[in-house]
Amino acid sequence: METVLIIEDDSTMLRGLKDNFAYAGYNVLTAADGEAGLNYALDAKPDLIILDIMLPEINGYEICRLIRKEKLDMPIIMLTAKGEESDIILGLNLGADDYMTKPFSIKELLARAAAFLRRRRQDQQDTYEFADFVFDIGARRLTRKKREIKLSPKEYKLLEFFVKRQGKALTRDEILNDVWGYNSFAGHRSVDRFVTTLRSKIEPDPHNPTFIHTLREIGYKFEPL
Amino acid sequence: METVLIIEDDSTMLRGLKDNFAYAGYNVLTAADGEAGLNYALDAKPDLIILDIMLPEINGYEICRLIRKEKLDMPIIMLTAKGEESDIILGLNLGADDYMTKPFSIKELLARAAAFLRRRRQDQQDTYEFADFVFDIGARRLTRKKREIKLSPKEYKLLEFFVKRQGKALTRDEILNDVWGYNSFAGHRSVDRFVTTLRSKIEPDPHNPTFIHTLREIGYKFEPL
DNA sequence: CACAACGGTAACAAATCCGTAACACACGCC
DNA sequence: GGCGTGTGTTACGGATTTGTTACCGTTGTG
Repeated sequence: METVLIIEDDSTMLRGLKDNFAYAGYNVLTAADGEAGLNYALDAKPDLIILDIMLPEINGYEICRLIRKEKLDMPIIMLTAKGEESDIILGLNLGADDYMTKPFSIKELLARAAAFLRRRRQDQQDTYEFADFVFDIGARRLTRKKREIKLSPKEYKLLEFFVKRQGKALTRDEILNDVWGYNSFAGHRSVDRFVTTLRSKIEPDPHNPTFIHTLREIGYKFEPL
Repeated sequence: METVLIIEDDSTMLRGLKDNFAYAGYNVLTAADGEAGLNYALDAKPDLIILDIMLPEINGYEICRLIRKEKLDMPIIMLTAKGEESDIILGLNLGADDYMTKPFSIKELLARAAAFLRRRRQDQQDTYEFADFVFDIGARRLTRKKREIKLSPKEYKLLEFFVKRQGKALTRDEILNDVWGYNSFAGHRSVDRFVTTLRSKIEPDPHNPTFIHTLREIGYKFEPL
């Protein structure tokens, strides 16, 4: 189920949004101030964020900027009472994807949200194939020539991160952030250790890696073919 | 350059949109009716489509539906004179990504368009090409005629610095600052040594450098071509 | 031409980095 | 509790990388 995070300080509005999104079949997280909202965003990695601009503590623009700074790319729809053109453009330039002015139609908001999530679903495949492997993310299954290869939860998340970013250079920090979580205390060498075990399970010759390549001083890079 | 297709039958409006998008640096295609618009969309595969709803022949909803039916997934922003909630929702459900009601701010439209294209651009990494080399920063890879050339971390950073400042005279101090870091203790001659090894890897004839030129008493200069 | 300054480069020692085995701990299960 | 599994840290060893030095050719200058 897709998760929507709603960050809004007006409790009446928040309740209304929450009920509507829940009724539409989403898993809903809510936050009443910027601090909490930002933490939820970084921690739970929702699929979509509804973000009010006028918030206590940190304002919506700042939250948007910080989320993008962390390289999180879920769609963000901003809400505001102001209808100023300059505000809208500022929001969009900071990395928001859409902008609605209060009062707005809740149905339209739901439709826009659905449009973003539909697009997102298109992009994310759930099975990847490389060499004679089939990696089914939805079913949490890795097979090689029909034979299943068992992976521990962390190995699974690591491989998932690798295949989703195949061909890209990944730093240990990026890996730690995505696979271990931004608030984990794990050290850099833990990445190496899990790469070793992953290699031992999928590489024909772990000493001459075919898929997971080491990038000295940087991290790793996954390449199929 | 990114291509935008504008489908709009009102010639004044079309002209205005075309000029603004062209001025913003896009390659612009225009169509005055649905038939032509659909053909352009299927043929030229633009990166973004601005689509008016009220069109002769085929209306905008139909075009949107047909485009999605062909599995083309570029973002579509719909324009309409009607502000009916039900129209907006219909449009979004048919596969449009955004919807603006006339009269709208052209600046806001540009900002929304930019937001969609920015998302798309995130995925494609920056690469530099010179002679028969391809230097892919995202994948951290240098290739010459499809064959990979291995670079040590420092060689990589040095080449990255050169490529990003191509055509500019670079002093050893600038190079040391950027590649080694401001708090490094490395001496000036270290730069020379790494230039030598870089040359040995990328210059056809290291004694007569094509790319990395020595500037006596100054430093070096990288020039492609 | 002699000389000095400069850059190219081979050689080497030191530093760094990574693969991996070993260990410690936490947790769930019987 | 005892056992097996999963996870994070540490330490060792080997491989690679890096900074320096020395030597030498080149260039510019008087």
